[in-house]
Amino acid sequence: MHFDAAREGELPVETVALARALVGYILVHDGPWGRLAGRIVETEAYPPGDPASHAYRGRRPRNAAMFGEPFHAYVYRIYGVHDCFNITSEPAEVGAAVLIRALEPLAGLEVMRERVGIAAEQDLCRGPGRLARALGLDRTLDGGALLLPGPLWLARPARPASEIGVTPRIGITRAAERPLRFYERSTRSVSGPRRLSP
DNA sequence: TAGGCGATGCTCT
DNA sequence: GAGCATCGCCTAG
Repeated sequence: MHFDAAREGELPVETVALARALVGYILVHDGPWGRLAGRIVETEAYPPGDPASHAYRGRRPRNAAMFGEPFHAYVYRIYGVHDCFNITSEPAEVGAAVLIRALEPLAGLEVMRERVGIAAEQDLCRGPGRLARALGLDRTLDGGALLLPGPLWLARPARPASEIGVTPRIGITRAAERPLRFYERSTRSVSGPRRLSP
């Protein structure tokens, strides 16, 4: 399966704009298992100054990637069990990122099924923890560039995103009401309680 | 179908 | 020692 690599300059650096723009883009992970890829259908913005953001209390070893260059990976472990994948935003030294919450699987579905242990295609990459497991995204990828040649990279949308919905973010307690979650309305591959699709 | 809850390992207070 | 940007299993209805 062929994908066109995204290039520097075609995506906005500002966090909320980036979260919206990323819907439709394709995340590709190449490795010994072959090519795994999925179309981004759900994101959440964690902009500068956001009390729900890991960067809110300043730079730490764990969140250092958030303060690095934009368009790099930020991977962290949550609840001791799941890894979550983010794309950094804003210029260097500004701590911010976009959480990728769901993908529509495009390539390597058999490998994903093996890893996740689920058969239903629309469930393979639904939810941030499952998505990371399906694509094999772990903390060894933390800080890696996504717009340069490498194992993990972003590709241009094969087709533009259809109508994009906006809701509050899922599973947080601080600043929980801010409308910073973006998702493609037409897909079944989005996460959240009852898919949270008003 | 919807809601409750335990697992599990950090990080930060 | 608490809390967490989650998931999957269990139960009730």
